Amino acid sequence: MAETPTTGPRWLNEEELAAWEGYLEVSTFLNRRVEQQLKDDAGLSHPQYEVLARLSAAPGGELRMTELAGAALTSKSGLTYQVAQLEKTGLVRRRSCESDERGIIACLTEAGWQKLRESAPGHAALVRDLFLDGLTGEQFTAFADAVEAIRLRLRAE
Amino acid sequence: MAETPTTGPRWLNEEELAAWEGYLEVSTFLNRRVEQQLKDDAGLSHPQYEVLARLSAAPGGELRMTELAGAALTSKSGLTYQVAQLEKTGLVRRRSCESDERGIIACLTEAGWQKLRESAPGHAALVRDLFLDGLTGEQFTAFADAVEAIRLRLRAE
DNA sequence: ACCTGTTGGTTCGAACCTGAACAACCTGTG
DNA sequence: CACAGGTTGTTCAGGTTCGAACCAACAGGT
Repeated sequence: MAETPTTGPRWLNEEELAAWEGYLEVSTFLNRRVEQQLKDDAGLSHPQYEVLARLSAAPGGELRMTELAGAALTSKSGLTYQVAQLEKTGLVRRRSCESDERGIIACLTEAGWQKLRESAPGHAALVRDLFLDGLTGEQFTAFADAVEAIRLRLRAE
Repeated sequence: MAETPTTGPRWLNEEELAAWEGYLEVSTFLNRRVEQQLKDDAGLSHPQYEVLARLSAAPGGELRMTELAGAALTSKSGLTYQVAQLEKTGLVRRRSCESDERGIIACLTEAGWQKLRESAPGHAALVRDLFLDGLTGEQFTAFADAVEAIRLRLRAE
C-alpha cells in the first residue's frame, strides 16, 4: 500500500494533469455549445460555418479546395463532403480553376454571404459569452500567448 | 468601398478573433496528434483511453456507466459504444450493480490495467511535448487559470 | 515528346458520435 | 399498495469524420 498511491497511473503531476483534463473538458463543452447554437440558429454545423467564414475572409470570397481545407482545419475528404453539403443548400458554388485544370474553386454565393451576415453576430456573441467574457484582460492575453506558443510548437513538424 | 473593410464579416475584434481561431487550430491539431499517437502505439482511440484512465482513477477501477460518461466526456450512447469496443478487446468488463437492478458497472480487467500501464507513459510524453513543454512556467499557470475560469463559466448552466 | 514524381480532389469503406425513442427499474407520495 | 415521474442503459437511424486508394493533371529533367 505504501509504495503506490491508489489513484492509479498518473504520469503527469497533479497540476499538469488538472490542466490537461481541464483543457479537454473545456474543449469538449465549448465545441458542443458552439455546434448547438449554430445548428439551432442558422442550421449550420460548425465546420460549415468555418468554411463560410474562411471563404468570406478570402479575397473575392473564394478559395481553392486545398487552401480552404487548410484554413478550415479539416481533411481534404472532409472538405469535399462539407462543400457538397453547402452546395446543396446553395451557400457555396464550385467552379473550375482556369490556370490549373485540376483545381476547383469554392466561392460564396450571394445566399452564402447573406447567411453569414445573419449568423455571425449570434456566433460571435456566444464565443464572447463563453470564451472571452469569462477572462480578465490579463487572463485573456496570457491565454492568447499560451495558445500561440502551443501553436508554434505544433506547427514545427 | 470606404465604409466596409474588404476582410469580410468580423464581429470580433482582431485580437479576439485571432485568439479564438488560434484556440480552434490548437484544439484541432492537438486532438489529431493525440488520437494518432494512441492509435499507433496502443491501438486505442482517445475516447477509449479516456475511459480506461477514468476507470483507473476511480476506487476499485470501476464506475457506473453514467458516472463514467460524465467523467469521460461522452454521451451515454457514445459510452455504451466505447465500452462495448473495450469489452471486445478484453480491457473492460461489465457487471451488474447489486444495489440497483438497472445499473451497470464497468470495471478494468487485468488486461485493462496492463494496457494502461503500457500506454500511459507514451501518452503523457506526447501531452508533455505538445502541450506543457511549449509553455514557460508563467504561461502554464496563466493558461491553467484561464481554462479554469472558462470551465466555471461553462459549468454555470 | 516522354517518363517520373508530385499535387489536387474525389470516392469509398469503416469507424465514430449523437439525439431520440425505448424498456426496465427506482422513488416517493398519496 | 399503486402509480406518476424520474433514472439507467441500450438500440437505432442518421449524419459526420478520417485515411487510403485512386485518377487526372502539372512540372521538371532528359
